[in-house]
Amino acid sequence: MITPPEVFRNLADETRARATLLIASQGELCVCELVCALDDSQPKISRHLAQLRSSGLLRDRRQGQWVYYRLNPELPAWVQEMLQVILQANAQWLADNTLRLQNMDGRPVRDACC
Amino acid sequence: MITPPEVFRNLADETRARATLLIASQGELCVCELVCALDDSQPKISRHLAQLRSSGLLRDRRQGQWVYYRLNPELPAWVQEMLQVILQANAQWLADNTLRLQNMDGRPVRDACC
DNA sequence: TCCGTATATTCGCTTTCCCGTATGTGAGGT
DNA sequence: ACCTCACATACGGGAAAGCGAATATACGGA
Repeated sequence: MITPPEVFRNLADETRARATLLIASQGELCVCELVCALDDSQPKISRHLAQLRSSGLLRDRRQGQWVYYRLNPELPAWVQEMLQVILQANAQWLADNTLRLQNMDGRPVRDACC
Repeated sequence: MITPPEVFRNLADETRARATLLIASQGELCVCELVCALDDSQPKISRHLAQLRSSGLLRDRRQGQWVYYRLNPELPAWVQEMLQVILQANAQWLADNTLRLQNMDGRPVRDACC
């Protein structure tokens, strides 16, 4: 059972907060999409994603050369509700990232998961 | 306008998370009540409360020798909603603190605010 | 004014976090 | 087999966070 401060520690970093909310809003994103949307270095993004994964907030799946991250579907309901509340009220705060994501060219085509 | 990571940083510490949620559930608590409920040292509690106040999450009012802390009523709605969501799902996690608060003797009597 | 209670703040220290750089790994494609 | 692209990890170093102990401040009552 994940505790509130544990969840907050994960979202306390700007990169992790933006990545998590972007993923929550898009369903699934691969690392290179996040690198583009967050306009940051690949190792930095990758390190933060690893942390989010190892603490149970995110899950990943590999598809060819890409690794896609999504919210862990087994997260407690309150975490998912919380993310929705935050997402709805902070679309503006995420606008730059969303825009860069939409304008990214060469976005990988994803197959269905299973 | 407070940003999501800024809110999370404040709640990322266990003491601050418990204090904030207890205050959210009780409306208003003074420092000595929090010291008792959280079973921790006074300087430690006081330091964390100062941080929560200076980042805009809490407000304080002095009444006699006591200082009461409450949620800042000017917090964005999403923060208040978020706290309610967390509170409802984590009553068990806060149970010890709530119990200690209820069993505390010599709790100061509070007057109406204004 | 002196004292006790409640709260705040400072100081020095330890730990944790975050970063950039460099390097490792793994999947395709030729 | 080799190369490239996508991603992950290891290794320092520097900044920030948290803590206990000691001290300061503020209020109320005798």
